[in-house]
Amino acid sequence: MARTSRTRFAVLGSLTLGDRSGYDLKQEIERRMGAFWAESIGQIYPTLKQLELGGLVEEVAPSDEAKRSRRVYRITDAGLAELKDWLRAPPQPEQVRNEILLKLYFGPHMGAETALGHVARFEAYQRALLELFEQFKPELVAAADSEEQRLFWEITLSSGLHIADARIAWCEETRRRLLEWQQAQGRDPDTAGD
Amino acid sequence: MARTSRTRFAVLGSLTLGDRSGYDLKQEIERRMGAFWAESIGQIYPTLKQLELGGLVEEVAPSDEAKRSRRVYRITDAGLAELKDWLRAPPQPEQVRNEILLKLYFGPHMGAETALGHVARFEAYQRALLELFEQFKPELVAAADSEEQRLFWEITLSSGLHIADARIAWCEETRRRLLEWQQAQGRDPDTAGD
DNA sequence: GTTAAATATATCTAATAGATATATCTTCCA
DNA sequence: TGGAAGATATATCTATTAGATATATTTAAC
Repeated sequence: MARTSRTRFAVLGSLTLGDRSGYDLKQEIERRMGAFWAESIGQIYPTLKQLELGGLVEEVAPSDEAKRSRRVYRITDAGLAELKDWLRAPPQPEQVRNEILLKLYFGPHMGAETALGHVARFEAYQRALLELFEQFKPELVAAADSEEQRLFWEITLSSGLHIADARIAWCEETRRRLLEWQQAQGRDPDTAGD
Repeated sequence: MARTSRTRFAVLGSLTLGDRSGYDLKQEIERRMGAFWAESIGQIYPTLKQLELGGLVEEVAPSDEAKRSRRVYRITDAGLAELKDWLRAPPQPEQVRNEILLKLYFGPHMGAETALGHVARFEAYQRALLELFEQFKPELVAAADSEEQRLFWEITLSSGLHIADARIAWCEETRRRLLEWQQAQGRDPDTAGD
């Protein structure tokens, strides 16, 4: 995929919020950043190893025998420097692969009925997301340990709200269009029923 | 990545619009579907081969010596059936990896200045997209060979417009927030200049 | 008739998604 | 006390994908 891994930076960044194990990172990325970042769990452990080799993270208390099955990592000064370099670089435009739109683009091969089903499911999912974001907001605000942290977290949360709103509006518009089309089909004996 | 390739269906679907070579497919997906679907060029040729092996596509006039360096494919009945099965199945929710939001989530490590730069570039890009979509609309409408085709293509185009609008609104809101924060910092001697 | 640019096919590597394997720890019930 | 169930935790594997690159062929330009 990408020439340089972004998993590295998702991991380094999360480690600036506190020491974490691989499992902690997985949970935190899913829970706190899930609205805009999906991380492959299978990438986290190899990435931690690789970062440790490069001296960007280090294991906390590696000789402690008591909790042998839990390896906790801490970001190093070198790791923080690398993260900051990456944060300064302009973000790359994302590769989009929106499956519902791909299917709708080939809509004449599935018909309005199936399309309406897809759109309805998509809309329900977006509404559930919206609700989740609203519930999540106070938790995020409470977890922030500075005003600046809170500002940036609210900014990312707001993006999720804007996008979900826009998608719901598109769903409503699309449902209306498809229903109109269906009705027009029903009224038109030339094209109905094929 | 995904357990089952979606490149197969982007290719099969495009071939329902007419016979195409690998290069044609690349051009068409980039130009017509680029707003919601990115296809890896390196995947198209192996996918065509694999589809041909499975009998889902076939080469058009494979023995023609005149245009030996251009292999044109046509979808078969089996290919169309497989496409239709896939179109009926509910779309999977997309994996999001939004790099600008990942960076902003770690915003305290870059500061408001850098963040404003990232947001400004993102906004300019979204505005350019919006313009592109508007220019593209009449071309898409003209290319549709049926009212149904036009309906579905307008639906996918409309999604791009909604999302770009929402992102621009988020950019404006975010710029306002970051500027306010910067000004508050400037007025506050305790936290300014760190 | 040679160069340059566009067209076209193909291959390669590193990154990633998603599934799965396996071990450990905690809880709760018999 | 034991052991089953479920949560926690680490790790590995494969098919898919992004993006770069190699290399012909065709067309246009000079």
